Amino acid sequence: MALEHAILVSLLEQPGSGYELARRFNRSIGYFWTATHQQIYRVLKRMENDHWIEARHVAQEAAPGKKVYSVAEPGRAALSAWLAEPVELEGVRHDLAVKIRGAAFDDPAALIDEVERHREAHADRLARYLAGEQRDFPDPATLDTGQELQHAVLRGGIAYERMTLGWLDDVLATLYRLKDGRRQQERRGGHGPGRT
Amino acid sequence: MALEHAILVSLLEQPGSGYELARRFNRSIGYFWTATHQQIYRVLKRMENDHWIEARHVAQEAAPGKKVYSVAEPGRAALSAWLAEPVELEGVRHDLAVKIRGAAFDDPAALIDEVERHREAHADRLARYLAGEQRDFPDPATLDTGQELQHAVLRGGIAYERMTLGWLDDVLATLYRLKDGRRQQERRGGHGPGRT
DNA sequence: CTTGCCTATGCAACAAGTTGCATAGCAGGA
DNA sequence: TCCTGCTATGCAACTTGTTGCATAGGCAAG
Repeated sequence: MALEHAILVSLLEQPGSGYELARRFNRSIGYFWTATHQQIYRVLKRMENDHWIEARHVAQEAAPGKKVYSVAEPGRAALSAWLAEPVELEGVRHDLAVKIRGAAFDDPAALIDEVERHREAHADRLARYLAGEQRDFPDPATLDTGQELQHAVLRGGIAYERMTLGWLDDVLATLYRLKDGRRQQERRGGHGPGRT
Repeated sequence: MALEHAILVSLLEQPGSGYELARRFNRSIGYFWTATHQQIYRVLKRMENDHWIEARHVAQEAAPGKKVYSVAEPGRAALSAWLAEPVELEGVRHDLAVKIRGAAFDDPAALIDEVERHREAHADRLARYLAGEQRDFPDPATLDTGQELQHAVLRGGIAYERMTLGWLDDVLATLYRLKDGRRQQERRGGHGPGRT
């Protein structure tokens, strides 16, 4: 699995507690990886046991104390080893695509709201990514290696959201077309696929 | 989970055995969903228990007999119910993106081969999708509802692969740029980020 | 004729991911 | 004052997904 590697990278970029990591996994790292706090705490425990990371307790005013983790040498070595070995292409999983094909056996027009909802959510994500790009990489000429690579990954997220938006528009156009087509069929006495 | 729904859709499009489903999940359904035969057999068993699907035994020459499943009424109802409720946006998971950010703490140039490998694999997929489009949807004007929707999903796969190819080229350009930059730095007596 | 591959199904063990809950202090609004 | 929400960590139970193996007949190549 690669969650441990994602955590290593995140901790190398910036040491932090489990809670902080969980928030990052809803932000910048979340562009390409998601994880709940449960997963993170569990994996952190295992990684600490294996001496990949080390914890330092930090007291805080007005908040409970936290364990700030940083990467230890064995963790760095593990990351290097993983970087050197090939990873598999990941399979796609898209519930919405299942629904779209499934709509052929129900009412395609009923899917329009759902697709619009996804469209809005992806538009929001795109806006957040673009804002993040403006904020973090205002001048692409002055970046160090780490920032260059982070920017390249962010560009991937942006490209993904743009592509998805375009596709969802395409899907919406198809659904509207089918809806109109069916209405006209009904006027002529035909009937749609319906649900049995 | 949606594997059961993906199976329902696939069986509605065409009844089949677990083995056949497993193959479809490496082909057309595999555009947006993956599953191993183990998962499929296990879920089929549960679905049959819940009367979502029904099995018919089919003997074969020159091959073992098989159980061909079709969707029963409760399965159809379950699919309708699922289609009517909203699904969550799925989180992205991209090992390669983790590696790219991780490369900042190792040698970015060492990632070039790996990225090229992924590029080739995605180019292959794109070619397969395009060939499938030519084969299955040669005349977009004469499609029925089911085919229209299948085509829309396939267009999504095509868009995804094109986008990914473009991004991987972008990443490669970045990696080459960093490699050259570092070499020049070394000539001037500097050094790269290296590993410690 | 043996080795490997394809069809076809399945068990068992394990790894990974999700959901619900618990604790606990502090801050801010109703 | 009480309720909600944020920081912070974690257990327990459950569902999903993966890996390795087993069976078993036929077919084709070496």
